[in-house]
Amino acid sequence: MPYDPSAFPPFAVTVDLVVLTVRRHALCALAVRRGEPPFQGRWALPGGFVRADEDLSQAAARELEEETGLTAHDPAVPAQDNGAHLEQLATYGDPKRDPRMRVVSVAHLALAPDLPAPRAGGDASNARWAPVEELLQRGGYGRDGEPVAPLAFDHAQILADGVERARSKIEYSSLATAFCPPEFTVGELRRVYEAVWAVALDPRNFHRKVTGTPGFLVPTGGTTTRQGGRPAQLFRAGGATLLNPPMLRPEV
Amino acid sequence: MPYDPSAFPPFAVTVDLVVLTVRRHALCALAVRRGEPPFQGRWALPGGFVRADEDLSQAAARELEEETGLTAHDPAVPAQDNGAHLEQLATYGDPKRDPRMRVVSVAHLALAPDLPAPRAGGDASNARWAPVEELLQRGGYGRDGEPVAPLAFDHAQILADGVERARSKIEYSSLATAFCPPEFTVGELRRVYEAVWAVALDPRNFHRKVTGTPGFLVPTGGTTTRQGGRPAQLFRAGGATLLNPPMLRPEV
DNA sequence: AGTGTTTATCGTCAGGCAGACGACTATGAT
DNA sequence: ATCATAGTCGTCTGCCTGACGATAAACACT
Repeated sequence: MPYDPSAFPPFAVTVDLVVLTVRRHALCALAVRRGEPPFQGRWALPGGFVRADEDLSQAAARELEEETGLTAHDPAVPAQDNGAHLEQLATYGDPKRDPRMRVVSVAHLALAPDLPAPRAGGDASNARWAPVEELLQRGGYGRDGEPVAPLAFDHAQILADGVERARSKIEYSSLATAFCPPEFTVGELRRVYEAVWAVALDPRNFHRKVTGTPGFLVPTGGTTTRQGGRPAQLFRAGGATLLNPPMLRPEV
Repeated sequence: MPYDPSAFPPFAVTVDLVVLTVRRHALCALAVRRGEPPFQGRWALPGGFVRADEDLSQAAARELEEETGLTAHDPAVPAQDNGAHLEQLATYGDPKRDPRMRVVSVAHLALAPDLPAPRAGGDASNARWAPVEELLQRGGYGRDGEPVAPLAFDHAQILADGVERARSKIEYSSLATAFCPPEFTVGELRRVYEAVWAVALDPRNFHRKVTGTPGFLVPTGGTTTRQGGRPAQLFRAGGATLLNPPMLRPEV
């Protein structure tokens, strides 16, 4: 049977990005302000159309670079010096999710260390890091009392799914190091877990756990005192990607 | 800015299904024979185009029903009497994955109890359950010595991802019960784990573990002797979806 | 009826890991 | 010098797991 273009409806395919980082002890996501309808002026996740000759992961990496300057970290390369972790999250294709046309969005999740400032086409006022709690509360008020509109489209759902993925994945993988600079202390890594899970962890048990998990951390030999207090050993992420035994999120 | 159709390239969007079940102590997947080019005569995963007014999950449930007669089990309904578990797996969009045109496929994973026989448009010879090892070996020989061609398109990769998802997800969720009939014994559940993980488990420790995990199993009061040997208690799946503590896959 | 086989179920024991928490160390601030 | 802060090392107890012995209840033989 020959190829029949009438056999299927045409779709637009986009990638949307949930870019997470830890700033000031809080899990934050990158949001951009929409400059055009629909949802003009509302905050949304960064994203864009997949080009005709692009793979989905390429499109996600390109959008990430355009919005943040970050280079996606190739999982095949163990030396993850700079560059963010990037993975596919899920795909959203409700027929009514975009009022203009049928759009299927392949959401991706990116985890990055704390960054200086976002950039959205050079206009800083149209991009910001916001605590995920603030972005997810619908119709509430932000930290400064300014009313907060819900995210555009179904982006609140996408963000919630991305946050949940990150929260569960740092349990059994070494992904929490993606939130840290290339060299970091056990305390900094602990503050990542505390921010992502929004819990308090015992510093002594945490230290025993992460230093005792083979392949998780490798000492670099240096020390730092940038947190105040006694100088702490510096570590890099080890080769292990799966933690065995896993980190355990405290009970509710 | 008005809607500009030239701003994005058109895509075809499909759903492909990884339908897994346990037959004769082996993890098996549903494969259908392609009746038209490309890859005519080769085995592939079932799937089809998403319709213009369909959500992705609706399309996956429709394809599942067309291929197997199974009704997808709505996760919101706790009484999962009949019907398979269905969840989104991942999305595959390499520009060259279909030689005809640009196709983005949203793969879904379905888990079902052992079924009588597949149906593919009423033609049984064009659909079969095959052990996943057989489908995943590229260019090898099947059980009966017949040469086996690799799956069409990138379906080997999709199947491998689905199998890996199932293998890891039965660790920390009660999803293994989706492979069982509505009522089952601890031994039958253990054989599911053994088939999916391809390991042998200690019956005594397994029994202690699953009966001790709150919410995993609820006894129905009945017993059965269909496995031979001493009669075994019958259970239904409990309300718990997340197992705490998880089942542990034995070390490699 | 007795014996063996199969599967289910209960118990015991030792090792490992996690949570709670005490103690000590090394820096900067006052 | 003293205090505050953060890091690091130990101890103890309870729980979970893997290894494995023992018993129970069916069926298939002889």
